[in-house]
Amino acid sequence: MKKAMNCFSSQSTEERIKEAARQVFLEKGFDGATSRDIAEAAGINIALTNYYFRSKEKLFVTIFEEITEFFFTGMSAILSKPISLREKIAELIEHDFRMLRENPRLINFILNEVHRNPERMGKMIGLQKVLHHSMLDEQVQQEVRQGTIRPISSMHLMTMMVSNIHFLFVSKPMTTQIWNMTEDEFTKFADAHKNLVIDMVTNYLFESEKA
Amino acid sequence: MKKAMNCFSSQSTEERIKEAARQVFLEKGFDGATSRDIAEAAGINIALTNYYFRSKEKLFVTIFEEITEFFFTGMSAILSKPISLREKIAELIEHDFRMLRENPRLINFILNEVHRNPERMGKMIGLQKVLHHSMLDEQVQQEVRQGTIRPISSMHLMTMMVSNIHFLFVSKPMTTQIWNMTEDEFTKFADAHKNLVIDMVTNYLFESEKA
DNA sequence: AGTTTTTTTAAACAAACATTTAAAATCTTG
DNA sequence: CAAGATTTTAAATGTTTGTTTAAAAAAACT
Repeated sequence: MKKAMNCFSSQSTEERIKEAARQVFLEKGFDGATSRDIAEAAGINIALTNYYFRSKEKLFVTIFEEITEFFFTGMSAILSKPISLREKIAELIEHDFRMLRENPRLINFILNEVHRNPERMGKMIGLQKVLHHSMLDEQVQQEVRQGTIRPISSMHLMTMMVSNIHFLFVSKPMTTQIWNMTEDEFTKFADAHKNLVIDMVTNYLFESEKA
Repeated sequence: MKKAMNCFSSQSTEERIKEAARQVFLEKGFDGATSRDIAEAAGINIALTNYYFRSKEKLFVTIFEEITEFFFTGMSAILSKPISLREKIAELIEHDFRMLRENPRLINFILNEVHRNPERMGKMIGLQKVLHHSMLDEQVQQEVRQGTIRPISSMHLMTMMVSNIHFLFVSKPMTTQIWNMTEDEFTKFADAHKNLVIDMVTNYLFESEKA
């Protein structure tokens, strides 16, 4: 009654549209992407995007929420892990690095669309915010009290970790253009930088340990 | 023969259009901005944008080049200063921070438009690249040879400094939204983070000095 | 002054856009 | 197979886009 099968495609039409929309929106943003772009990428008629999703806007919201959930879920899981702060820092950086290496346009997309419509982020963060902050904050402040790390807020620590990794990919188009890098050269540079960042952040944080 | 004076505006019409275009393009990007947006912001007839600049594209290129030049010039000047590496790091970070605090949309704009049209960056960087790299690279490698700083390439050092400051503003809409920050709270947080970054980078780099 | 050039305007232009319609094609089910 | 529901299509919708036109207004010049 509901589901129909396509002759020459393993995916449902709805899923094909979403996958095409994901790709096109990630690449061009909401303003830069057209309904025809998406239809063409999905190999379907233009009217179908409005048959399955009622509008370009609604289709966008659907995939935006999926993408932001994907973006935050992995981070959130690591922040909740029962591991040492040192391990947690390394794992979070490694995770974000892997995620963005596979999806370089992810942050640009999210950051741009949040700027275009800040309220959109409102619903998403209800749980995310609580999880993120409390879990890490408790652990950080405990270590601060014990004197094992410098006095620092979890917000600054989080910003430090995230900035150094995320900006690598936010600025990838400019970096590769300015330094005339190939894709491989960038990958190598980024990987080396990631290790450097782990080193720098942990060294800075746990500096009071040595001496 | 050439110049005409406006009755009720101190600026020339051409300059008013450029100023409006600067504001609208920075806020919405090329795709999100319309000719009517710009005309309205400038308080002029729509046809005038095409009378002074031949097209939306040409107007965009004009202000894009001005903006990128503004963006790079200050950095370049500091990188060429005859000061110690330690001073140079602090000055560069302070400069970028000030510049982006006054123009928070600057990097988003440049990064997005470079991604949309990578060739556009080509002309700009001819001199910039040379300046940037050689000036800093020489100084860094000398300090490395002297053992005063960790072994590091100027590219990684540059990336470290820039990432930590620039991402603060790239992610400003998301940060303020997620942590429910007011403009003032963000300003304070960003300022504290900037100082933390200077501390972290210099501590990491010059670590071999103490002990 | 009057004439020419420059600037500004209202109106219209074609192209691109998101969206809708109505009919055709396909699948589902009794 | 045949009736009904679902999916897909081609075509057209009205709106917004960037751009042009032709006339009006202002300024410059002799």
